[in-house]
Amino acid sequence: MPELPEVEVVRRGLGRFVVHRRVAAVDVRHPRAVRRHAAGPVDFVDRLTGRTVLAARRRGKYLWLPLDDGSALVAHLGMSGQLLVQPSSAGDETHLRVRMTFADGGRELRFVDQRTFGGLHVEATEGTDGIPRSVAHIARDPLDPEFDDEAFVRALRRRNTGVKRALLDQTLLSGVGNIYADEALWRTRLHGERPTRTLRRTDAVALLAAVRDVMTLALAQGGTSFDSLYVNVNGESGYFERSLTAYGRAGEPCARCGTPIRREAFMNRSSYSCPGCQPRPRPRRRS
DNA sequence: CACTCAACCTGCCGGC
DNA sequence: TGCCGGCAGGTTGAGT
Repeated sequence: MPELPEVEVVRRGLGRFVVHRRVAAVDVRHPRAVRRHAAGPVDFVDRLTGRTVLAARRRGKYLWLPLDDGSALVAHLGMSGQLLVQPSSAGDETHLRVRMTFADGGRELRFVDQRTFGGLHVEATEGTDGIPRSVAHIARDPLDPEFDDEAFVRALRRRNTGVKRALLDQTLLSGVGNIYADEALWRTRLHGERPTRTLRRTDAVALLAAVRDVMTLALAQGGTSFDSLYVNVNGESGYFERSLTAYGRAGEPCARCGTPIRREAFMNRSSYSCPGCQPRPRPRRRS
C-alpha cells in the first residue's frame, strides 16, 4: 500500500506513540517478517529488549527507530505492511507478524503484514547522519529539505530509460511508487515511456514539481484522517483515492480533456494515463 | 556500469 | 460453490 505520503503518516504516528518508550518484550510470530535480520529472530528480540526508542525517521519508503544503544529498528512496509499501535486487549490481527510491548504497559506496537514483502530488522546506524546501512542506497526523497533539485534534473536527463521507470528507481529519488508516478506524469502531460534523454530541462523541473505537489497534497489528506488512531493508517482509507486523476481510473474521462483514461501493462503491473494529454512517444531511431 | 525482469507472498475479484 | 487466472500502492538480485 504505502508510498511516501503513507509511510510519512506512519512515521508521524510512531513519533507520537512510540518515541521515548522502553521496549519490554518482543514476540516474533512469523520468522519471515524478520528475514532481513541476518542473525535470526532470537537475536532480533535480544537486541530490542530493554532499548529505548529515541526518534522516528524516514527516507523514501523506509522507516527506522533509532535506539539508545546506537542501533535502529528498521522497517519497510512492502506492499501490505502496517505498523499499528494497539491496546494489548485488542485481539490479534490475522496477519500479525511481530508484537512489541513497552515497559510503561501502554499500547503495543504491532507489525501486521499480509503478503510479508515487508519486514523489520535491527542494525547499527553509521556516521553523523545516522542512516542505517541498509537504507544508504536510497536517494533522498523530494520532501527532504536537502533534496538537490538540480542534481536530480541532471541525473534524470542523463538516464537512458523511460521516465516512469526512472521515477520508480529509489536510487534516483525515493518515495515514488506506481500511484504517484502516474499522477505526476498526468500532471506533467508526459507518457511514462517517454525516453528520459528527450526530456527538456523544463519537463524535468515540472515533473519534479508535480511529484512534490501530489505527495504534499496526499500527505495533508492522510494526516487529517490519522489523528483518531493508527488503525486508520492503512491502504483502506479512501481518502487519497478521491483526488487521484489517473491511477485506477481506466475508462473514466480525463479531468482535463475528457478522453477516457487508459490502462497499459507495465513491468508486471499497470500504468494509467490519458491518451489525449499523454500521447505515447513516437518510437525514435536511436542515434 | 546501466538496465530489465522474475521472484518473493497472500487475498480478492471476476469468469467459467 | 469451486477452481483458475489476473491483479494488488515494492524491492532485490540475477541476468543481459
